Amino acid sequence: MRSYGQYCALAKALDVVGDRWTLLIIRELLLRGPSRYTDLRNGLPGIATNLLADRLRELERAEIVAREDAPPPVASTLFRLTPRGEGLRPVLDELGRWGVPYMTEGPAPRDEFRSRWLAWPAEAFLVDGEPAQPPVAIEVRAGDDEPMVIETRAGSVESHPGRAGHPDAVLTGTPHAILGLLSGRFDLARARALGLEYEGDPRVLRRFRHGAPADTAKAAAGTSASR
Amino acid sequence: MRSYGQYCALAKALDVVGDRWTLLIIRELLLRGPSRYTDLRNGLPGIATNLLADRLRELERAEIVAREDAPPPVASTLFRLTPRGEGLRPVLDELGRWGVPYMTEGPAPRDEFRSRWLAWPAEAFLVDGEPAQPPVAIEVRAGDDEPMVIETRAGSVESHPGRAGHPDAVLTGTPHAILGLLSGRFDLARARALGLEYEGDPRVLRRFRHGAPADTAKAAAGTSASR
DNA sequence: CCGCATCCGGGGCGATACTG
DNA sequence: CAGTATCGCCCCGGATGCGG
Repeated sequence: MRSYGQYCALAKALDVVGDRWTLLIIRELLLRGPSRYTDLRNGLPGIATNLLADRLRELERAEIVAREDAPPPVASTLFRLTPRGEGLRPVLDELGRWGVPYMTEGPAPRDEFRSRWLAWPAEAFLVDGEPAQPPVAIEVRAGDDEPMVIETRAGSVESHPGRAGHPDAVLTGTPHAILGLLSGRFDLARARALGLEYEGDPRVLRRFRHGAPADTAKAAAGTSASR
Repeated sequence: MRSYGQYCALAKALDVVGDRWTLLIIRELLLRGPSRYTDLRNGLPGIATNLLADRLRELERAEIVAREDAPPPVASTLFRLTPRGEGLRPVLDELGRWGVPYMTEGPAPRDEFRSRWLAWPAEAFLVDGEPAQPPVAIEVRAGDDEPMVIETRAGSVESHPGRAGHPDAVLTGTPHAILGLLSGRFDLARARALGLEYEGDPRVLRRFRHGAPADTAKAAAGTSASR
C-alpha cells in the first residue's frame, strides 16, 4: 500500500495492515492457526485469489506471516503468524468489540457466514459464570456443516471446530439466533421464536456470561518499546 | 466502501471504518476535539481535499461524526465525534501501540510530522512515576512552530498544544529524538547526540515513566451488548 | 487439487484547479 | 473557509489459465 507519509505510530501501522482484506486475513490466521492457502480462501468468502496471494506476500515481507513447508505426510505449504502478527490480536479484539452493535440486526441479505467466526466472540467476550461447577460443553451447528464446540475450561471459555463427545446441549439455528442467545441479548424463548432448536438442560446457558476480556495479551504487546 | 459481505463483527467494523484515511481522520478528531475542516486538512498532510469531504460525509451518515454550526463568534462549521466515534479510541490505542516499533528508526525521508501527534503517545503510554511529588510541566518544540505542553496531573500524564507558563524543562529537537527520550529508549546523552537541546533539570525526566494504559475507556466500550 | 499468475473492466484514490 | 469538479492512475474484483 502507498504510505501515508506521516511520522505517527498509527499511520505507520496502517501503512502495514491498512490494506483491504489484510486484517481479515489476520483474523483467519488467528482463528485457524497455521493454514493452507485453500483453507484461507475458504474462510474469506469474497476475496479474489490473486489478492490473497498478493497480501500473503506483503505480509511475509513485513514479517507478520511466515511460510513453512509442512512435513511429508501433508506436503503442503502452510501460512502462520509470526509473534509480530500475533501481536495484532488486541487490535482485532478492540475493533471486533466496536463492531458488535452492527451484528444485532442480523446478517445483510447476501452476507456469508462461517461457524469458525463464532470462536472469536465466544473466547473474547464470554467467561464461565460458575467456575466451581464441573465443566460443560455445548455443540453449535450454524448451518455450514462445520459444527463448533464451545466449552468452559478452568473459568474461561474456549472453542474449537468439531463435534463434542457428550455435549451438555446442542444448538442448531441461524448465526443471528445463536449469537443473540450466547450474548444474552435473547432469552431462550426469543431465540426459539427465531427458529433456534435447543436440546439439553437450559441451565447450561447460565454458565456463559459476559466478562472482562482476557487482558493478558495486552500487557505483553507493549514490551518492545521498553528498554 | 464496498461491504465485505461477511456476518462477522470485525468485517462489519471494517465496512464502516476500513476505508483509506478514515481512521486517521478519527485520530485527528480524538486529538483536537471539535475541529474545522481546514484544521483537519492541516493535521492530515497528504489527504486530497475531496477525499476528506467524502469521508466526513460517510462518517456523518454512519453517526460517527456530527457536524455542528459553531456559535456566532466563530461562525464556522465544526466536526466532532459522536459517542460512537469516541468508542474507537481503544481501537486506535491498540493499533498505535502495535505500530510503535515502526517509529524507532526515525521518520522516512519524506515523512510529515505534527507536534499534536505527540499528545497521543504521551497520554496513552506515560504515567507520573512519582505521583506524590508536585506536578511538573515540560514544553516540547518539535519543529512545526506549534509547541506542546506535557505535564503530570494527579498521577497521570496529559498534553495539550501551547506554551507552558513556567516549564520545568524545555525540549527542542527532532520528533525522533524527543520520542526516543520520552519513551526511555534514549538517555539524555544519546538524545543530545541526536541534536536535542534540553533546558532544565534532567531529573524532571524521571517523572515520566511507562505505565499500563488507562483502561477506563475499555470497560465502557463493551456495554451495548449486555442487556 | 493446490497455489498461484495473467488479463481486463470499473471504481476508489491522488493531485490540481476552481468556486460560492 | 469549505468545499466541488475534473482527470489520470492504480488498486481492486472477477474470471480464467496453468505448472507442480
